[in-house]
Amino acid sequence: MIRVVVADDQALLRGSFRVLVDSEPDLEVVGEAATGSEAVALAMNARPDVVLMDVRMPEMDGIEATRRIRDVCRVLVVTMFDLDSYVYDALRAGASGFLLKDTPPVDLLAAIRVVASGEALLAPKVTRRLIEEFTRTPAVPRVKGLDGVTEREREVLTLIARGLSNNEIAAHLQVSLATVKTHITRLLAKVEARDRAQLVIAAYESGLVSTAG
Amino acid sequence: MIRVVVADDQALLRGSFRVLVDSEPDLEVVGEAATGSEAVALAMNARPDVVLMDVRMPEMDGIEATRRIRDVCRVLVVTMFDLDSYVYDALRAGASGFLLKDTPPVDLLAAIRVVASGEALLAPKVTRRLIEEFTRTPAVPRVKGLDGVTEREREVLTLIARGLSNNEIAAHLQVSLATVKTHITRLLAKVEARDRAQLVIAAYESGLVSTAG
DNA sequence: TTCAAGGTCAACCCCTGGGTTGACGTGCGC
DNA sequence: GCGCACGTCAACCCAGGGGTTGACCTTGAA
Repeated sequence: MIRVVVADDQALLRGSFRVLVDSEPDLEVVGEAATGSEAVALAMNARPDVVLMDVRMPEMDGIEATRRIRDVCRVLVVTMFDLDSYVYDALRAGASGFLLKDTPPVDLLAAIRVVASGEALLAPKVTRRLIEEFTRTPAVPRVKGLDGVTEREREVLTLIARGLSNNEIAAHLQVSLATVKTHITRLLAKVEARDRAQLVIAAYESGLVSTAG
Repeated sequence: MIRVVVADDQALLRGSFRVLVDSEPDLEVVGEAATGSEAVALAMNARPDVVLMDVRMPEMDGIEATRRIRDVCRVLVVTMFDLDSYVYDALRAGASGFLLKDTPPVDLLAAIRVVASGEALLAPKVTRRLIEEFTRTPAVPRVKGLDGVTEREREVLTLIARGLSNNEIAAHLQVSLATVKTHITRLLAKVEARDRAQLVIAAYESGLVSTAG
């Protein structure tokens, strides 16, 4: 038996969800909450498997409530608004699912079972945008460590990561431009970078330099 | 009527998909392909709405095939293996959906309709991992120094900070090299940087990107 | 409707950055 | 003594990055 809590500030909606859920033999509503804080308290006491969570609620919104109970049960966010920020915030807060209130009842019930089983499920519209968000940033070319990089090379790398040109580096280190270029060619090979931009990335990612904040 | 192409190297599986799909009044199979290249050719000629695409196929795999037809129709990848790399590669290649072959027939049919409508749908297991991947990178706290930089420019800057070359950025954003160069020229002025290395620095220092740790 | 801003694109030019090869000197360990 | 790692330097080549100008289109605000 999958134990469900319904958290929504509209009593009417809670009621219909309860009827819907209780009509299934393997599901049961073990509590209702009208605010975020009530939802948190209920999750702690009633120990449901899944909480159907609205986003907009008095006292504490569904996002914050999700964040507080993410470790004690699964959260399925069900909202009227598919705003990007709602979706992203909910997922980061630990929600296992995100559905819109126009979801057919049968799909909602299926979603509860999916979430209870430890998997995740999103409304198709939400899925599409999450994929867009995901593909927005390409696979990041992983950065190699700084093993094998000599002291001098590390020095040059630091200056590159400060934004200096080859000539400026040469002047700063009191060596010829040719020497700087040699160091850089070797750095590119050792760090497996393609150009100085990727060297800057390597410098940050390896911790050689870090954001000043 | 939603027009469907089935691409899979197993004739038996193509047959059962065809029977399943054709049993629906609003769906029809307009072609079958046994290889990736066949799938591409078929997509160009038959102009289906949705291609059911296997990943492992002779000649050309489903990922590459997806990449080549992403602009002419939707692709729903259906595979036996839910390997992370398959999922990520398929989504980056432009797939609108990713299902496993153990999906119940009724769900597969529903998925075809969802994908045909322009939305997206993933197997619950896949959804869960995509969310994990998404939340792995924390929300960027940023705001600093990047005033006056447009959304598109910010996007380009992010890609530069990932180490992409201008050509790669153009390919990723689906625009010409000239456009990318224009954005970069403006970025250099606005951010007061001299070259892309300094742009990478600006991206890190402004919090637009941050070290993965 | 007009204008500004943002996004897109092309053609041109110039120069730095990066690849390649080869060289010389130092200090170190074997 | 010898080899080796490291730092130094030069000459050459060229592809890509970056600057400049000017253009078109769409959107939204004035």
